Amino acid sequence: MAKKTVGISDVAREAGVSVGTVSNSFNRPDSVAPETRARILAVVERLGYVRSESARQLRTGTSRIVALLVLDLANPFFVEVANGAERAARAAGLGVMVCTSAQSPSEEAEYIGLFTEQQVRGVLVIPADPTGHSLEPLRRQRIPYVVVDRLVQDAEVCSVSVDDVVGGRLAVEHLLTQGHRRIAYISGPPHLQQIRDRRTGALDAIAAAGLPPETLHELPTAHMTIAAGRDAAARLLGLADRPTAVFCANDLLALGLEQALYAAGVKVPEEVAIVGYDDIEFASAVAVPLTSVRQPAAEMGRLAAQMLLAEADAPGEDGSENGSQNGGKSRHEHRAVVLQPELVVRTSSLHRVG
Amino acid sequence: MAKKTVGISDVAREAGVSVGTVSNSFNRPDSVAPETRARILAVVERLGYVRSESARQLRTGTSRIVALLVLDLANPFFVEVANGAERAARAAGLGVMVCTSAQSPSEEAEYIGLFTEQQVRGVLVIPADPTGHSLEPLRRQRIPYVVVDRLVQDAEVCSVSVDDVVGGRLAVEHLLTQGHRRIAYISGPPHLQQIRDRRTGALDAIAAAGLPPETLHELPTAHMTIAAGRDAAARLLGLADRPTAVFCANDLLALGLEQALYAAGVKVPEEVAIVGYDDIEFASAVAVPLTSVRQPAAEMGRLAAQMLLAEADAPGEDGSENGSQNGGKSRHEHRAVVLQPELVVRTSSLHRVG
DNA sequence: GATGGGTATTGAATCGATTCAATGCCTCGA
DNA sequence: TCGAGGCATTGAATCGATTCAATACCCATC
Repeated sequence: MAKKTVGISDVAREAGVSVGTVSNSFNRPDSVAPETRARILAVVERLGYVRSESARQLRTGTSRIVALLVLDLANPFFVEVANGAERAARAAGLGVMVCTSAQSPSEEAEYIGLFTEQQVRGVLVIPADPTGHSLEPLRRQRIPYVVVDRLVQDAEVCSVSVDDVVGGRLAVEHLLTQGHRRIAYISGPPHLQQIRDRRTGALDAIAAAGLPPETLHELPTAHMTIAAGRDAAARLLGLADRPTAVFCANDLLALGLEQALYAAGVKVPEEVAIVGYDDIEFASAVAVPLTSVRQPAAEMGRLAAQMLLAEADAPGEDGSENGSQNGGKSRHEHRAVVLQPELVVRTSSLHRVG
Repeated sequence: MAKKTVGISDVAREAGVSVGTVSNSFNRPDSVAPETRARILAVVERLGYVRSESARQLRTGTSRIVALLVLDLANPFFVEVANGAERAARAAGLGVMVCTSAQSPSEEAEYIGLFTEQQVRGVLVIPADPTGHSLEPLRRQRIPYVVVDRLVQDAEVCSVSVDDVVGGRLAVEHLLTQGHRRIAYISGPPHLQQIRDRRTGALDAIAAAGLPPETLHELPTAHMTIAAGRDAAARLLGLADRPTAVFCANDLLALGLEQALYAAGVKVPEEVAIVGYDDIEFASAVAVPLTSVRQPAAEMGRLAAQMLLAEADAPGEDGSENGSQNGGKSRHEHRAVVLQPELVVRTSSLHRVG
């Protein structure tokens, strides 16, 4: 019976060299004579040899894939983040393993466990568990990770996020400028930091305009989905003194709202103006295109991946390393990068009142 | 200096047993005495031991992750497929590596190469390369794979797809029933089998109604995106004898079309009726909800993953295997599963003409 | 002809878990 | 008391590539 797979030793034998030389011709090509290398590559081609990553990884201790754990691929915002990250990683010759935690801390923990067993090169994570507890195994195993879409001040970890206070301010400033004086905030789960930050920004704008905080009327929702947006519309229409404008914590909510308002015969933006958040592609694809706070999602993914790779290539952080080849100066510094959002004005908010 | 990571031998020493016993307590728990096992697990906990997948994989020859290669995560349809597949794989204790080929055969080939090096358990692939050439390495390495969203008659490979002829027929039958006699087909790249199949179904319906093939007016597009849908709207409105109904090859096209028609003041469905394809979530979330041909995307992903796992667990297909423990009867049979689409009628097509 | 220096190649040790034949121990029945 | 048989455990071989100190070889120089 034939041997199952062709290994490096088969190539070596067939090419009349040692396994070391075959390995070298892959990993340090210029340390082997051109003609030898050519001969080896020919044999590789002929035998259809592919090297075993598991063996390679066992020896070198590090794999060639990075993991990306997002909350939910159903939200195009996260897809964009994933795309940015994937491109950056591919450019560095690494594969990306995209997984979804479905916002569940336990799923998150399970995946983190899988990643540590795989000894992935690093992890990009949008945390579902606010305590950060589920990331503990990564710290223990010294697997570098970068927190995405959440600000972490820790100084023990890198993070890339977008300034949500600014985003909330931009949205509400715009609505105030349009003359609105009663503004609803369809927010989402109140325990999310982002929801709170955007509210803070909204209230900042209101205070700056010399208006009372009651100007903002918050309508929390359990989920940030299209369906939740529809539900919120009903609540909005039931309000005694109906707001003339709505700031939604993401575009899915805004789309659901806009649809429900249309169905109820309420004109957007004439009767109710809407501002969304994220600026997903679909926001600009509906009949009344949505004004939205644009987050640089792809950029966030790209940056996060680059920071991760930088950390993975840099020496670790226990002091025992100095005196080695790099004079300590290139030791990795954890950074918390905060990107700036941007308001994209479209039809859904283009109507002056008052 | 402390040893980098804690390995199975550290656990063994600390627990006063041999490495074999530690390994056993993970892989065949009931072959080891309960109290021994408890002692070992306690040590594992205390030392924070995580087993090395690379070592495990090197020995056993197979990994615990399956790869999923889709064309484009920006289309929610593929996201749904991915979700179905991921859930099924997770249920079997496997991780999923989701990657996007961006419709590029060369990217596809690169990823396939990565997968073979990783010796993944199996690959689910929505092929970008119509020749199937880029999948060759999988065959050589005997890595099981299932083709998703494409019908493959090959009998050398499993596939899961949806009947596009039926889908096209359903869409156009519906429009004919509504009284339409001039129907546009905004299609997409003509070289895609799916585009052709849907056209075939559309023409079937027209023939069955005793109408001439000219009833269908095809408007091909280079891409199947929202932007392409907008462009197609302009072409549609420029037609001499403007169709009263449009069948779009996917929902992105349909959404772009609907938006552009709204902007041009053309009423949907009164002046132009629209039927989309895929029934993504956003199709039902716009002001005039979209009638669409629903594909069981999650089901397709789920089924594909299950078929893949079945194949991965079954013996290979070279005849040399018989006489072994399984009497040959459980040998894997390649199947081409074809699922049925379903028409979901919404407002965008609900208007009788003629 | 000897010496030195550079380049190309070798081969054995190593990474960490799995596997399985061999061993040890214990109990129960004859 | 002895032996059979079952259960728990051992430990050495193994997977396949990487790595590096050692070696071999060649050419230039003195």
